[in-house]
Amino acid sequence: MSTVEERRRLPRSFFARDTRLVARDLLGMRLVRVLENGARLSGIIVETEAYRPGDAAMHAYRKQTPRNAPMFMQPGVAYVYFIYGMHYCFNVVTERAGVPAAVLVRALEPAEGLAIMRSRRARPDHAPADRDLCRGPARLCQALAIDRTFSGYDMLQAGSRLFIEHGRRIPDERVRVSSRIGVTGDEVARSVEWRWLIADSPFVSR
DNA sequence: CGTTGGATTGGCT
DNA sequence: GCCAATCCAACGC
Repeated sequence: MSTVEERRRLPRSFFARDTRLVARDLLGMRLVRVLENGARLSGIIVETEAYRPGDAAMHAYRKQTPRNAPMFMQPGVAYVYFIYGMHYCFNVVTERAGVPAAVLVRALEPAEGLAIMRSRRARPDHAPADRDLCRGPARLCQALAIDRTFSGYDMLQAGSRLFIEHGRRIPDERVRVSSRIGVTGDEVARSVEWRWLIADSPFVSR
């Protein structure tokens, strides 16, 4: 990877902060996946959710396990989990090593490699619309070829094939918050407003 | 070792 | 709006 490309990456210090601030500030940044053949797939982050220590909805709420171990690693590591027997969801680890916390990336505005994303997301008899390519946490993983092999992957390592680049900061007037999608059970976990999205983006989920 | 249900999605009523 | 798909981690015995 070129020096210029490495300079565009968000530094580890960006992720080594309060998870809610990281989730807010990731709006407008660019998630990039470089395929083995060198093709670049990317999208602008338009929707995120924070998962934090003491949060009953978080996978590491009870204790550390083999699956959630990446959440305890250093900030800037990817945490990818498999769910409902068929989907992957991508998170970036935040805070500091030993503290389980991460931001779930829920939707992207597709930016580079749209043709490849379309073919990856295509189903028999159905070509997905561009706005549906990365609208949802499992959809964006399918579009960007992100699977469990990236769980525990350090996105800041040299030659990384999955990382986040600087983008445009989204002003507060365009940012909306809400409770998190799909969280059940614990009342506090359900009601807390730790979802951030770009209010006027047609690429957010739900 | 058996059971349960999930940070979702797509198809059907 | 409802529900099946389809795996496997987590938990209880």
